Amino acid sequence: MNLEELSGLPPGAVSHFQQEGIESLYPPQAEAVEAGATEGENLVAAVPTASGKTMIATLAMLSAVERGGKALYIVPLRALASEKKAEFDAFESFGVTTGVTTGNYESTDDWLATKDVIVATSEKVDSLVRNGADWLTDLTCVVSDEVHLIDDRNRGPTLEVTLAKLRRLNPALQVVALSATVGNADEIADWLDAELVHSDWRPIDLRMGVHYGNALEFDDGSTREVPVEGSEKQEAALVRDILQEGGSSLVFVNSRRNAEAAARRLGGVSRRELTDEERTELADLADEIREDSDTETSRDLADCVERGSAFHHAGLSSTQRSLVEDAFRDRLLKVISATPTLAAGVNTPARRVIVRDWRRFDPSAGGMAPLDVLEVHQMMGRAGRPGLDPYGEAVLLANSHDDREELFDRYVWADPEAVRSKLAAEPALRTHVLATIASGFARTREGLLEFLEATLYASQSSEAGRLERVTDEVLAYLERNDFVARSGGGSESDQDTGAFTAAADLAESTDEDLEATSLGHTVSRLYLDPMSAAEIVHGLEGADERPTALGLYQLVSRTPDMYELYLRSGEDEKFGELFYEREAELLGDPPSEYEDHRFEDWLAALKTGKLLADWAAEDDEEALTERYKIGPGDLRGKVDTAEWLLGAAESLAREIDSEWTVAVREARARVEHGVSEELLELVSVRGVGRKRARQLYAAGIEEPADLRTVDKGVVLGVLKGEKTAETILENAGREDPSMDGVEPIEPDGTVATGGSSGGDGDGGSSTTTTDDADDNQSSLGDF
DNA sequence: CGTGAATACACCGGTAACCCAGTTC
DNA sequence: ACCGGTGTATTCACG
Repeated sequence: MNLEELSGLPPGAVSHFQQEGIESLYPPQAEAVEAGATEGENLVAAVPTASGKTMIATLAMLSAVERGGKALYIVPLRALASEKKAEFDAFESFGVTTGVTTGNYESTDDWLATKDVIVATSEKVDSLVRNGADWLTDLTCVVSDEVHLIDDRNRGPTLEVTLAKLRRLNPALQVVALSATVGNADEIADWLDAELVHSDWRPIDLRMGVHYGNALEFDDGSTREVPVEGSEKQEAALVRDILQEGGSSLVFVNSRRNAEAAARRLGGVSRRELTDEERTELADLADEIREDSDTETSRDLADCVERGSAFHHAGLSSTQRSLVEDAFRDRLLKVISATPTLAAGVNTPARRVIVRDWRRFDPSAGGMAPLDVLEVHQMMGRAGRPGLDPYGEAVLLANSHDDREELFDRYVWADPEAVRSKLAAEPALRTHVLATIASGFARTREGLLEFLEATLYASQSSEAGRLERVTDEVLAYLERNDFVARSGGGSESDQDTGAFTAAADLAESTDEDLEATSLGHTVSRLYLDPMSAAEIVHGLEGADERPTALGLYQLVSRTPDMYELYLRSGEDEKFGELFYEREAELLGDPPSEYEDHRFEDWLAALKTGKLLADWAAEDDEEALTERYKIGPGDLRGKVDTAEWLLGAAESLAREIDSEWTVAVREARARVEHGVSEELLELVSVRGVGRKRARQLYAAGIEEPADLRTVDKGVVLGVLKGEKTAETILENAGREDPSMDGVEPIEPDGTVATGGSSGGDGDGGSSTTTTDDADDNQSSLGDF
């Protein structure tokens, strides 16, 4: 279908696409248009990755906007939100505006109300619904990207419930669901009352194959000699083979350690194919990575990058991840070995994708369990760079003849699994039942069940009554913890907040009104798992003395909203000791030591809490990543989550009139900035992070007011760079921030003569060399 | 024949990832 | 279940 045949788009849209080199629609896109994508029809598009799904969504959204409406694009990852936003920003050339909102982007509702297209994560949308954002009712089109994630145990139910709520809010809403090819796209379409566009068409051909011995055999019957030389591994041979033709590769492995080891080895392959120019560019990139954070992980990564290879996993900082992704997309990096993060994340296509590990450790399976077909297909779908490769190759590695057969059967010929709703799991329902009641979507048990009838779960459920049963259990739990009350009847809850496991004492009465208590409303709005809230409330209520930071950190670390560190061998002893030393500080009731599982969890939370406490005691990144055997990205993640949970804890403390609100706020501020109590004032000045604050403090500057009055030489002596010092003084509100002619006074009191870096007078450049060292002071605080 | 380096082998430890708040004096 | 890292045994090149 030719672009010009399209109607209903904003004027200028078609020529915009033509300028981008798009002349006609791909077959699935044309099918989508025929199915009514541009006319407000509901649509499920189950098509392979990288076959132009976004364009289908774009056509629907733009036509909705042209009809005077407003569109929402739901993504599963923050990184994807930024990626889509950047893509949609181009619509501005014909007057369509885009906004993003995710947990880390601050944005106010009213600002979003003015945008035509809004990009958000599913959790953010859920949260917006809970908080009753007005503009949600203005929506006329919602796109759900990667809708097959409904299958995900943790996050799937959120997406499912959110879609159901959006549709209930606005029955005329057009729903466009984009999915990978899955086993039961028709069921999803039924659920959404949507037309189904199902296609295996790809703009670039994808060849799937298995490598065994010295041969690579493809699904179309063709073979290719890829000999394994000497002691090298299969993946090295495959990477070398394609690199000699100028193609990059992506290697998927099943653990971080494997990713790092593979990248190290593959660097030996890629380094041989680099031009001098690439070598210098890679050296620069390596420096950027080292500057971003000074940790062993960073150094290892930088060493690989210098040789044209990289590893990629969630232990990397987000900056490092983007650096690697961008350099790979720019063809500077020749190979990435990655954990599955990369398959789900931003677009990083490669000529050849190698799925080395197709089994993953899964304790519940008692060992290694094979990956889902869907997951492997997602990885393989990364093969083939549009415009660069004639076709993409996806290769599985076999180490025996039997393996070879199995891989063909299991992954090459196999159809992906069906998507199954996970809504009836108790943890998921706990949070969504409360939210549904709190935000007024349901006011009675019947209303609640009726609402749940509108979910995919209900349309799939074979086990009648299961949802109802779990719902009752969850309601009982919510009532017991004073999040929900039944009005009319005796609504006094039994106050046994200590019982965190739902007993089966179900509520018999059926026709009373359900209502969220004030506490329940708060919990729902704060986006907390009710169980987390109960744990926090209980911990705070039980505190007789002012809780310490460690106590609060351990408390939030043991909630289900914190993904805690686990104990390594020997650490149970180490943290057992810490537990006995600091037991008095911990909040709530510790489980008995004989309850193995629960005690271990408690210690694991203590470990996580201690990590946060160490961070707030100003230990540096290098020491922490080393001590806890984690990457910079993990540290950042924990700090982030703790910040959020302690913020929520502060609201809860206010809600229950706890006397420890201030203690919670302080603990939160300390973890946010990574500083001791005494530096809290200083870090409130913009440009002052944990390191600079400590240095200023050591020089006698204890609060922002001191920055306004102290001898400027002292500030310069501490902060080195003149520009830095000026900016900070300005941010502190000093009248005369200029550093012109100021001589630095070193912390030891001596007046440094301007000669320390060459003695070229007191011009602005004399201190630039020391600036770099100072810059990474904010490496973590700045994200 | 002795030294140090390269290779071979056995054993042990450890195992992916994601999202998220409303408000105040 | 399996990989990579580590520590130790074995082999080999060479003076």
